[in-house]
Amino acid sequence: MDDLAGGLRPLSLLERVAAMEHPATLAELAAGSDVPRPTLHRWLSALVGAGLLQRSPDGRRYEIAPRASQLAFAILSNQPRAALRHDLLRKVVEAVGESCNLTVMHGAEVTYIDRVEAMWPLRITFQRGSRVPVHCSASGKLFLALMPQAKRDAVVRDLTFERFTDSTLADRDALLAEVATIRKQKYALDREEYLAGLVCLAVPVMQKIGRSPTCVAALAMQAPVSRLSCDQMLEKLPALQEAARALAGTLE
Amino acid sequence: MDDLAGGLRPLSLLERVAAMEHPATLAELAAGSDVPRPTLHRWLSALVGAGLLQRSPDGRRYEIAPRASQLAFAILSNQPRAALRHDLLRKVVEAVGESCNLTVMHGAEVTYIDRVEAMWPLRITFQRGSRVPVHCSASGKLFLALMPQAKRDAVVRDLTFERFTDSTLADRDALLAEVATIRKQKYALDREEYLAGLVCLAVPVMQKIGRSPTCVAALAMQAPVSRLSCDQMLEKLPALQEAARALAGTLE
DNA sequence: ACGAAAATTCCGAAAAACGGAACAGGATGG
DNA sequence: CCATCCTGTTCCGTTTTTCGGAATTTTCGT
Repeated sequence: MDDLAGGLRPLSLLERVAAMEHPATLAELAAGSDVPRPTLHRWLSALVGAGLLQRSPDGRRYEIAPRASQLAFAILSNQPRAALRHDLLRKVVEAVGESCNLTVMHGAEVTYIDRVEAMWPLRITFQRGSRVPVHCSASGKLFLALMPQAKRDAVVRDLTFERFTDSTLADRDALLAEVATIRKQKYALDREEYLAGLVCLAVPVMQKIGRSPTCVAALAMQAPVSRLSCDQMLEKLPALQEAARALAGTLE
Repeated sequence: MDDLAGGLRPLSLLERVAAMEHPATLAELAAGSDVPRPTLHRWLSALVGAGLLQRSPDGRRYEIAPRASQLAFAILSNQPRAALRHDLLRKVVEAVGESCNLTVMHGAEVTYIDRVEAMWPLRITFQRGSRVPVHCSASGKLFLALMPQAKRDAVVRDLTFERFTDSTLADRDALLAEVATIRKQKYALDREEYLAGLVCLAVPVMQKIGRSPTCVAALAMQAPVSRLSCDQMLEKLPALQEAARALAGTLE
């Protein structure tokens, strides 16, 4: 696990903080490893100085800083590996016959990492940065369903529930009820909740972070409801789930 | 850009490789910086050894390796609390129509931990991490007002009361008098006390520490006095206070 | 096969990381 | 309210890396 050598050893701390559910205190980090406290303190200070971590407002904890998010996006959009993912995405688009996209959650929104259009010959439209609110997208609801409850509460508490269509979930209760169902089903639907006429089916891409499996990304298929009803879409579920497993494999 | 210090300096290479369209050769990386080749080679080897980079199939170039992708997903799926705070800040800026910032007190100064600019052509650009003396900012006076008396005395005793404008509070008595008022009002104003032409309204972000509620951060709105008088600013008080309540949730 | 450019290895000097011990400061419990 | 404990921070002599110019090997273009 901590096979980082030399000057990069502080990076193991970044990994551990990223794997934690709550921002960590120095003491918590000290408890989980045999690194002496002064060394830990020095490493954390270095990471803070580098802008990768920052102290939480109360000054006692360490949390992921913007520069780390930037780095993460840069890594994800980098070639060879992004190309691998893009190929897998293309294959699943071919298999299901509809456009697909890959998303991650960022703040209270869902960000597109990659997307392949069904009707077009392959074109690498990196809509990196396209963002959709979490309450009206299949991916977003899926992330909410699969994240630890504490985080979900923190996100849901501050949502504004902007309406986009007649079907957009209108309030906290409706969202939480659907999220409960989604958690059991392991997939999420968007029934024209963001764009009228557009339906969407999302499945999770799981990865072990720390010791527990986490939904790190979502693979979603979207189609005009005129071409595919929600029931018809569900027929594609196995294909999507297999593709999601393959995508998870590219992270090994 | 390359403000990474000490043992983390090799990380700048990871950032640069991630930012490149194509996998990089050592020579390309050498051309873009003044790091000697042997050092570059050593750093790259360290990153490869850590599993963050790998050599491309032709053995000549360096590209992102699986562990870096894992790290990236871990960072993004650990939704930074900072992102939630930033979202909330964006919303309150939208609501009040002026720039807002979030500050904490650090020593005898106030530090900006986040900031969102309003969409006005005329605006003052502060940046994250900027620090302002406690006696001439709305946030600072607010912190002083809401902290335990013993601590306030300790801080005030050592203040130097540097003057920035004609309105800057000039001495201990003036400051303590205003602080007494602020403690009752639960909000603080800065009437051009730091920058001429700039007024500011701050409200507390409260959080229970131990058993007593503490002002752990301040949410402040600032505007050119030419656009908003102090009275007009006070109309935004309820919006700010509600946002402050929401922000308290993101501070755990 | 030859020359040029890139990549890699060497190694002594220089710099930094290391971590035990001591210290500070706030929370906790009596 | 004060004593106590626990967390976080600083100190500093020792140890361990890192640094990078020069030399050496490998690769590539012609």
